[in-house]
Amino acid sequence: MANNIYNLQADTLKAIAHPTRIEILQQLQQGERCVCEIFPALNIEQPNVSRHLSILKKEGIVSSRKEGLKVIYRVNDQRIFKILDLVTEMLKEHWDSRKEAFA
Amino acid sequence: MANNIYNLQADTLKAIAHPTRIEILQQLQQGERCVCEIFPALNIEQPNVSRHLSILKKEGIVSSRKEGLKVIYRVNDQRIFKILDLVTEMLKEHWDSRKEAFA
DNA sequence: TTAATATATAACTAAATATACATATAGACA
DNA sequence: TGTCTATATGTATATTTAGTTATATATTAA
Repeated sequence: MANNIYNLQADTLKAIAHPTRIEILQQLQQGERCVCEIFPALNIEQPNVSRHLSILKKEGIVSSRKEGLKVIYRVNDQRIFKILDLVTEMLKEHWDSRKEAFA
Repeated sequence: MANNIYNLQADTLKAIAHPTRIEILQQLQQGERCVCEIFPALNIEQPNVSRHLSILKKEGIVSSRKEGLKVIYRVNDQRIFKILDLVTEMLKEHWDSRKEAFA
């Protein structure tokens, strides 16, 4: 995969573009969390969460450290939440303009 | 697909998360463009561009209007560019911190 | 050393996505 | 009407991605 800016941007966006990973990020917005806290909160299998976390980690969106048996994840850059906020704003606007169209 | 916020956010992000579509958006940042201008600029097949545009349109990211034979596309919400800018900033930061690690 | 716990990875299957090529549609105009 | 041009869509194929189950690894503690 050519390392031009479009590919790099797409890779980062792809890493975020999954409902489970967005939900994981939302958990991490409240602070560091170990896998053992994340997967019950999301009510999905532990290996599944580990896979999603490894995708986020590969793209540099989260980092981890070990603490005994636990692996604790954190978000590297708060801008990720600004991105999610912008998406939400866009969705709202889109929804509103559609409502107008039907009003 | 359940219509919860995470799915909606993921759908929007997935629509942007492709190098060709990012490049299309970058073209449209300079103003409205017809398909006939976009596909030569990107040097890809016309049907390919039409498909990518339809994905962006389905998610409400672009709109189109007809003008004679041409179909002219435009971006609906400038926030899309703010999102791409934030991704670029994140990539730079990530790159810089990696450089430090090797310095 | 053995057992228990937390996490990661492998292997498989199913589903989604991207691309290419061919063809269809729709508008302009002779 | 027929033809040309611009765009969209159908279909097949290849690739990627997601989820599940089983298993491996690593750390702690008995």
